[in-house]
Amino acid sequence: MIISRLNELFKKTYNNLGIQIEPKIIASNREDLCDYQCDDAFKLAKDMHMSPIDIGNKIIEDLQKNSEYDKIIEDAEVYTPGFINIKISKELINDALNKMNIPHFGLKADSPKKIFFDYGGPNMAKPLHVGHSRSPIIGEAIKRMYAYLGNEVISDIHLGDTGLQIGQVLYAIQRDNVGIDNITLSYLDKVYPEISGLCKTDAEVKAKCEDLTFRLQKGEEELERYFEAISKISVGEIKRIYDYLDIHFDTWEGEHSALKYVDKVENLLKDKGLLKESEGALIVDVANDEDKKPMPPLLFKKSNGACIYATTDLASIEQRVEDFDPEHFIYLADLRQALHFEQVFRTVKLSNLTNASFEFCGFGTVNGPDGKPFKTRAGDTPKLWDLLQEIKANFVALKAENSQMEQSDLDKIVTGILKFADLQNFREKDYIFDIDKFSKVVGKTGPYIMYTYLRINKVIEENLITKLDHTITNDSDRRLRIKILQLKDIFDSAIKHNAPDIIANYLYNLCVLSNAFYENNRLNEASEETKTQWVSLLNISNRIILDLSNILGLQMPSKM
RNA sequence: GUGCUAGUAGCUCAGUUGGAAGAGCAUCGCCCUUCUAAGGCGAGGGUCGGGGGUUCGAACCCCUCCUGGCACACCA
Repeated sequence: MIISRLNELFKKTYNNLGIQIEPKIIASNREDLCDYQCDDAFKLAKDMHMSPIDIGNKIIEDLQKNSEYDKIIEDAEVYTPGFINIKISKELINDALNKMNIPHFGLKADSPKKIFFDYGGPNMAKPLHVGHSRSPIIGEAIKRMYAYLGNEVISDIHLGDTGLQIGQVLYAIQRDNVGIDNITLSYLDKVYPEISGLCKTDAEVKAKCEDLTFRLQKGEEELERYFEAISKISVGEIKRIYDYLDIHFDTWEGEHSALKYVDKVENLLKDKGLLKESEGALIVDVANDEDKKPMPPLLFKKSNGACIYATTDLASIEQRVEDFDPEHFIYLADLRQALHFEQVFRTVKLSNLTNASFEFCGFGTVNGPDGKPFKTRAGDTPKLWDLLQEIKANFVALKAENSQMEQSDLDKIVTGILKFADLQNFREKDYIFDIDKFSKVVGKTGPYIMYTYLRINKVIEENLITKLDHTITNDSDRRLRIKILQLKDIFDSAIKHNAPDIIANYLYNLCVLSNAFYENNRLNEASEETKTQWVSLLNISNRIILDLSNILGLQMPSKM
């Protein structure tokens, strides 16, 4: 809004001066010098045969002739070698802030959609390890971003419950002759890595596991009963941890529940003439003439007729279309699966399974401090639950008061530490897992955000929003106001890139400025009139902090 | 081999449509008789992997080389 006002003003000047280009005003990258900047003088230098500094001065000179100038701009200067630095007027700042005093600060999707999210994707019968935190944390944040704008969002966990790991567990159960009522979580935890390791060395065992997987897919009754039992235990554990993390799904479907849609999809592909046989397997050729890179075919069914990844993903789409008919799909998965999803999306398009649009949101892999897949000292992957317990123990040990905290507050802080540590990084980056990183509570961390919110919340009266007048007290005051005004641009950018890290970093910066304001402007020493203004301002910023925290999945503790 | 991706402060990383090199941690100062010091203020620390090119201007775009990571049909 500010930028469009400035653009308008500059456009008139450009017309006056015969400058052809559209003015480009951007948020300042030198916030110590100005609020907004314009770098057009550089582009114009060649055509106008003038130095950028002279052009800048000429632009400013003409701007000042405009009757609107004083209403919009407090000060504009040319800096070497030709940046036009703009400080906007107090009136413009405060009017814009007053206009933000509406629900969700006026953030709203132009045309709200029904969007389906697929994230989480934990494998059944395998314990959740630390790498499994990324998909639900990032996915939940992106979902909440879209929901905040008024889109209808639906999320599915998409359990990995039909792959070889189930066959492996079934194999162990048969081998050990475990009764259906005697299956326990600790048994599953113990047996999965054992058989998984065995499959790598023993081809016979692997073949048996594959056979069990296939028979389960075909719906063999006894295996189905065991599957239900394993599922109940395993999903219960996953649910417990995701609940703890405040991550929620509308549906708890998985590959297994999509199996009944496989035939329908297969027939559709057949009818459209897309299914081909190759080396005994069924494939879909998804390459097209415009491809600049090789595009291997999608493997729909294995040569033994078994379903694989692509089969169940396509079947799931059919299931979701029938159940919800979304307009858009967003998939969260490890970047290594990018090619797979490209193939699936292309198959959907070719077969016209739905007209909905599809988006793949990849994230980087979790590695150890050495940059390689990490291990604990015992040699196995650290479990997610153990990590959470460790974070909690570290936090409690930090201060004597922490052991007096209510459990619910403690849990909010613990999950907040983990979430903010993850979300502040660009999701596509590989991720260095370092336990020290998840023990930090100072600096750019979840607790800092919470501390800031609670600290400021204590000095402001809830819901007191007086219309801001046209005063700005000092630099820390001004910087805070300008930062608040950037909310919409930041949110747009975060949505455009499906990037919660943009929100996380903005939230952090807003907190930094809130703390600076707090330290520089003492409410208890201010006049009543000034205090009302400051409290109103802090009410806006703290409500933004609260909402953005919520979007990222951070829950505010009652006190710290 | 084909393709994708990364290399920025001692460490972990921002830098999202080419514009003034950033943050946190760590190190070193200063600030609690003052609304929460899990805080604030300040300092040091950089040939943005190397080399070319395009541009008034390149961490960003193009070329090339070096070093990692990943994906390339019967795992998910």
